[in-house]
Amino acid sequence: MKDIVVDLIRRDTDYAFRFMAQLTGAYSGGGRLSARVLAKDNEVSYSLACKILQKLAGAGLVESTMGPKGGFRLAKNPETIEFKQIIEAVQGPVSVNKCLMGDYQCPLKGKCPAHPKMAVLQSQINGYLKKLTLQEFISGE
Amino acid sequence: MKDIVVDLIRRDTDYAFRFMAQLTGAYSGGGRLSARVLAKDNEVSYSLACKILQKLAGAGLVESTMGPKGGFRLAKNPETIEFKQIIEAVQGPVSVNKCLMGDYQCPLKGKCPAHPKMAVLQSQINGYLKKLTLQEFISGE
DNA sequence: ACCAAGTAGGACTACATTAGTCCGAGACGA
DNA sequence: TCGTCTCGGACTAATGTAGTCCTACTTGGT
Repeated sequence: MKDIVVDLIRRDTDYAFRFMAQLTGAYSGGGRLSARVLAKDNEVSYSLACKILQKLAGAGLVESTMGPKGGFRLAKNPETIEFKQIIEAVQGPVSVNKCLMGDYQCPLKGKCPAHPKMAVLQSQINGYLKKLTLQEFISGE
Repeated sequence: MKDIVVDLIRRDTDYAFRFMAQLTGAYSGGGRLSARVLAKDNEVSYSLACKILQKLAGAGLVESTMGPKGGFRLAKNPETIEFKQIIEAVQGPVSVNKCLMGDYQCPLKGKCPAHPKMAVLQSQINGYLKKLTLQEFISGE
């Protein structure tokens, strides 16, 4: 059997977690971290770091300041940032199955016995990801 | 924002569910269903159906009989088949993050604060997928 | 006023995975 | 021994992911 793996969390998103973790550390001090520093500290290329940070900024999770002495910082208190928001900002919504997406028309719609079970799993996952805040995520417990 | 979606369950696997569902219906009667019938009834090409059924057979979930009047049937009682087994037979193990796979060496191993949280989510998902049997999956409740 | 340090953001490329097809070979019943 | 059926690998097209590159824009310091 091949070593196929289905990941819920992509690599981009994993990088985003590290950035957010580092930004959380700097949050109380109020200081900004430049994309270059974040990239270097987390062993990600600068270009890619920019791309990911842009997505986070677009979702309103971080704020950017241009120019020298500029950089990024958390836009909100880390206790109010949901884990789910980070994931969705970078890689889009997570679903168990296409059938559960709003706009997808499953050919077995209505008569598919699997549907309700999938929905249960979906809501469990969503619940966990929403409940978990960035702050909790970072701190040991 | 693009309409990216991360799916836990791939299309192959979805087809496999339908096959298994149909085979469950025929199970008590003891009859076999040919790959051609399964393909047609579920609107999947014959070639692809064969491929998926081979995977299911390889995992010991269905039995095949060659020759005319041959076909597939469940290898076990549908109450003893775990949902998770079907998924893994077709698309391989499901993981939340590569970090949680045994053979992957995360560069932040040990000091990564995210690790334990991911592990919790992982085990929740696994637990649900293992607990759910094919029989429960098929029947309304 | 200008330059350097920084972000913004789209275009582009290489690569991996997925979904699906095709075809020859083996098995079995009539 | 013929037709129907599964077996199973090789192959292909399409899609998605990861990452790079380049240019434009912003702002603080001198």
